[in-house]
Amino acid sequence: MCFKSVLIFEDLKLKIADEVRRHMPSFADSFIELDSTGRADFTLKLFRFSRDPNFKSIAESLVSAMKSLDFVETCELSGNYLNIRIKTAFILNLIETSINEKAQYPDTFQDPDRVLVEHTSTNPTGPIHVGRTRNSVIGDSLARLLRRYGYRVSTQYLVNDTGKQVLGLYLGYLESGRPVMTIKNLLDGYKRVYKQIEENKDKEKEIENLIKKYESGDGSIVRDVKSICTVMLDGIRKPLLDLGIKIDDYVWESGFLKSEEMENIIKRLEEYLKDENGAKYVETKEGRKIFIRRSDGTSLYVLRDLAYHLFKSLNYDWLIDVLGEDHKDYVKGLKEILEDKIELRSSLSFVFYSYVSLESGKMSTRSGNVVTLDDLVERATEKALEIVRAKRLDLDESKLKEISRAVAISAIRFNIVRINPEKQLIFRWEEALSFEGDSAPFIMYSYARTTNIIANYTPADNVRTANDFNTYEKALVFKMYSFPYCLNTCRESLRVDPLASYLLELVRLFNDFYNNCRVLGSGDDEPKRIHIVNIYRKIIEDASSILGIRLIDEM
RNA sequence: GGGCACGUGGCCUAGCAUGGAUAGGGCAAUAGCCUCCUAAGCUAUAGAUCAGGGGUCCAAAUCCCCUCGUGCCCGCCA
Repeated sequence: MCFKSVLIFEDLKLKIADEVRRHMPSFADSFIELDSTGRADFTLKLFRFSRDPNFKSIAESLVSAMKSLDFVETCELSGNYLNIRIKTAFILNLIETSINEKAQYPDTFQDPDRVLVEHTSTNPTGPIHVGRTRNSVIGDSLARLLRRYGYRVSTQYLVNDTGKQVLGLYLGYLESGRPVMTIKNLLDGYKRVYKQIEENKDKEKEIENLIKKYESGDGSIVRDVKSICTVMLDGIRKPLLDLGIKIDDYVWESGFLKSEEMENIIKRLEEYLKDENGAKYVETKEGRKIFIRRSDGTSLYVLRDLAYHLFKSLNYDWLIDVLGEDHKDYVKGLKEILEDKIELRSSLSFVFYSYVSLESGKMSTRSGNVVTLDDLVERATEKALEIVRAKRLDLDESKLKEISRAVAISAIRFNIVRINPEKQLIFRWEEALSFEGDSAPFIMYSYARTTNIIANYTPADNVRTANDFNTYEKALVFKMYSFPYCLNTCRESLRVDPLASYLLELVRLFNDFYNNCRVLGSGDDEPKRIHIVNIYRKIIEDASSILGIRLIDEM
C-alpha cells in the first residue's frame, strides 16, 4: 500500500525491454542493465538465448529492431552481449524538458500516503556521539529521499524519559544535592551512580523504587525528570541542527505510561497474554517469551514501544524506524506482535546500521570513551578553516567561515552516509578530517567550478549550436540521465549510500569533461556545453540536497 | 551454546538483491601537471589468492554448505 509513489521520467530501459520481447518473448527486464564497462549505455545479456539454434538470426533482427528506435544511436552484438548507445541529444532533451516544465528531473507523482521516519531517539543521558550520529544522518537522508520521491514525510524522535537509565540520571542528580541542571553536572552524577552499581548491585533497587514512584505519577519526580531530559535533549538537538538535521516531532515516552494506546494494546493482546508470577508476557512463534509488564505492574519498554507504534499508526501509513543492529532480534518480536497480533494498519519497515567504535574500543558515554558530535563539528570546522584560509588569501574572514562551515558539515555527513550501513565502522580522526578524494568537498568543488563558468559566460554572436557530442560529453549526459535509476535503487532498498556512490561517479565524469572540454570560448561548442553545465548543476543540487551536502558557489 | 550481520591491494571502500565481458574508487607511495573556465583538481606508475575450503553452474566477489576472524543479540534493561 505504500509504494504508489513513482518517478516520472522516460524509462528507456523499459522501452528497450518491451521492444526486445517482440523478438524474444521470455526476455526479462533484469537482462538489461546500465553498462559499467564503458562499452555501451545499456547492455543486454543474451546468454539465456544463445543456445537457440536460430540465435544468430534472431540477434540480427534484434539489432536492426533496436536501431530503428528513435533514441538508439548504435547497437551491436558483442559475444552474448548486445551493446546499445543512446542518442545524447535525445536524452539531453528529455532531462531539459523535465527541468524546464517541472523544475526537476525526474519529476514525481505526489503520493497521498504519509510516511513517518523515526530516527535518532537516543537516550537523553548525555551528549550525542559520533556512533549515534550514524542513525541521525541515515534517518534524515532517508526522510529527504522519500520526500524527494513524492511521499509526505515527517520525522520523529522518541524521547526515552522512563526506565532505568533516566531514573539513574535522576538519582545521580539527587545524590549530587540537586545542583544546577547543566549537562556536565547531570552527567557527573549519572556516572557516579553507575560506578556505585558496579560495586554494589543493591543500588539498582533504589532506581527501581524511583521507577515505581515515577510511574505512579509522583509530581516532583515527574517535573524534575522532565527538566533533566529537556536539558540533555537540548544538548543533543544543537549539534544535529548544525548538521542540518531537524526532527519534526519529539514524542515523550512517559506519555504512554497510562495512555489509551497502552490500554488498547493490552486489550488487543488479551487472548495472547500469559502470566508468570504476576508478570505478563506474549509468546512468539519461535517460543520466545516477550515480557511486557513486570510483576509489580510497571511497564516494560516493549509495551511502551508497542503503544508508541500504535500511536504512530493513527496518523501515518508507513512507519520506518532507524535502529542499531542490536535491535534486530528485538524488532523480530515487536514486528510479529504488531503485524500478527495487533494487526496494525500501517506498513512497517526497519532500517539497521552497525555500530561505530573507536580504536580504543567500544564507545560509551558512561566510561568516557567517546567522541561527541559537538567535538567532531568543532574540529572539522577548524580544520576546514585552516585549509581554506591557506588557499584563499583574497577572501574576508566571514566568507572563510561560511565556506569552512559548509565544508565541515557536508564532509561529516557524507563520510557517514556513503558507507553501507551494515558495515561496522571504526572512527578515526584523520579520516573524518580528510577533505580530499571520495568526500563531500570533492563534490562541492566541482559545483564551485560550474558557478565560475556560468558567471563568466556571455553568449557569443555568430555561433552555430553544435549538436554532436564527444565521449566526455556523452558519458556525462548519460550519467545524468540515469539519476532516476539510482533513486529507485535507494527507495527500494531504503538505503542512501548508493546515491553517494552515484554522486561521486557523476562528479568524476564532470571532472573528465571539465579537464578535456573547454567550455568558455569554445566557439560552436560553447552553447551546448553551457547547457550541459547548467543541467549538471541541477542534478548535483538535487542529489546533494538529499544527502545534506551544502553546495556553495566558491571554495 | 543458539541466532543475525560483516570479511574485497598496506589502510578505507563500491560491486553481491536480479551470477556473465579486463573487480570500480579513495587514502598512503613514486613520477609529473597551475602564462590555459578554482590544483580541495588532473595524469601516469606500482599494488588484489575478492578471509580459507568445498559445492552448484557453460560461467561465482556475487548463490549453497563448512571453517576461521570481527561486531551484535539471546533480561520481569532500554
